[in-house]
Amino acid sequence: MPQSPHPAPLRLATFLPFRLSVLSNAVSQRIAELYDREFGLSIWQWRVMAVTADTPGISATEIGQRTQMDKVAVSRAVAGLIEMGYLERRPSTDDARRSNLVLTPAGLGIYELIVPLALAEEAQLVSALSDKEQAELARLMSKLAKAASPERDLW
Amino acid sequence: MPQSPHPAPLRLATFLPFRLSVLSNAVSQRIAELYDREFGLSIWQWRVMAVTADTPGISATEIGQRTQMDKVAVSRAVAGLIEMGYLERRPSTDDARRSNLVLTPAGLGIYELIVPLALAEEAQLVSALSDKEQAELARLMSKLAKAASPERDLW
DNA sequence: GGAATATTGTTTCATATGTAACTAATTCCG
DNA sequence: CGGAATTAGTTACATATGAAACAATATTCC
Repeated sequence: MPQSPHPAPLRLATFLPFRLSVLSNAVSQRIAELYDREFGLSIWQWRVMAVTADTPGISATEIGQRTQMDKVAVSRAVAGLIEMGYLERRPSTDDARRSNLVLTPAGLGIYELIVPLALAEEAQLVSALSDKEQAELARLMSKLAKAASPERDLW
Repeated sequence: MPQSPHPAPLRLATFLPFRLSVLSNAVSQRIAELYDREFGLSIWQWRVMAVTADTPGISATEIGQRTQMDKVAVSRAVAGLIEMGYLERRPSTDDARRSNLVLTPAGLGIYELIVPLALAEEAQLVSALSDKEQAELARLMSKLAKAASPERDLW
């Protein structure tokens, strides 16, 4: 028996924000477990490694923009990676506030171990979809992302 | 200049787990702000209210299954809602460990205020997509959810 | 019946996270 | 030039979160 005679219908299971959250968590958790279990990395540390591998000499602020992490999270992830010996801070010559961040050889080594595993995990995940469906999903997500936060344009 | 001669390609911006996470966060944050700003509710409290409105007399464990919250999170959300006067605990007659949870009139009242706002927010979000695209997105997400965690079947 | 086991829900504790305050360096602009 | 405002990044503090221990009740199975 419903508590109200004319309730507006809202089933959590069909509510997009909820579904997105649950799906994202399920996916992230699978992947995060891989980073953590095998390499002792948090998701944020992994993200920092990924963009630093892609753009050696990147600054912390830029990392934040690319990964959608706030500056405190970047600062902590960087500190952790440096302590683990995976990342190195090089003082910027033209702006003493910045550091240019680069992976150490050790960091690059584990990065290259992780990449194929991460891609394999992703591949297994999306293998449930045809190529066409994968492309369509990417397209719809882009549209949605733009609608959800028009200000920042990531993709 | 890439740091490695033959790096495996992984651009965060095209990596599905990352994109899902960013999208989900952007959407959740918009909605969470509404609950919090207007009604002082956390996302978890909102979820508990939603399933309790849908199924009066539900137990904490069932809430956890339906919302994908762990039992500690449910316990805390319930405690908060009770303190705010939005939820009521009725001892179960057949199992003294359980409570049957129901919204109070006050809780039902704000629930019915929130629902249209939440649905409007969702509608605005998905208005970037055609009806057909919305249906397609839902379908693809279901497939993906099944691939990501085949064990629990939510949808 | 009653000991062993499982389940429900809460509490405790250690860690993660976000906001705001802060330091240091740079840029803006009179 | 030189003070005001901005930016890069870190630190401090308060809160959120999750794992494990816990208490209370139910169930299983002999």
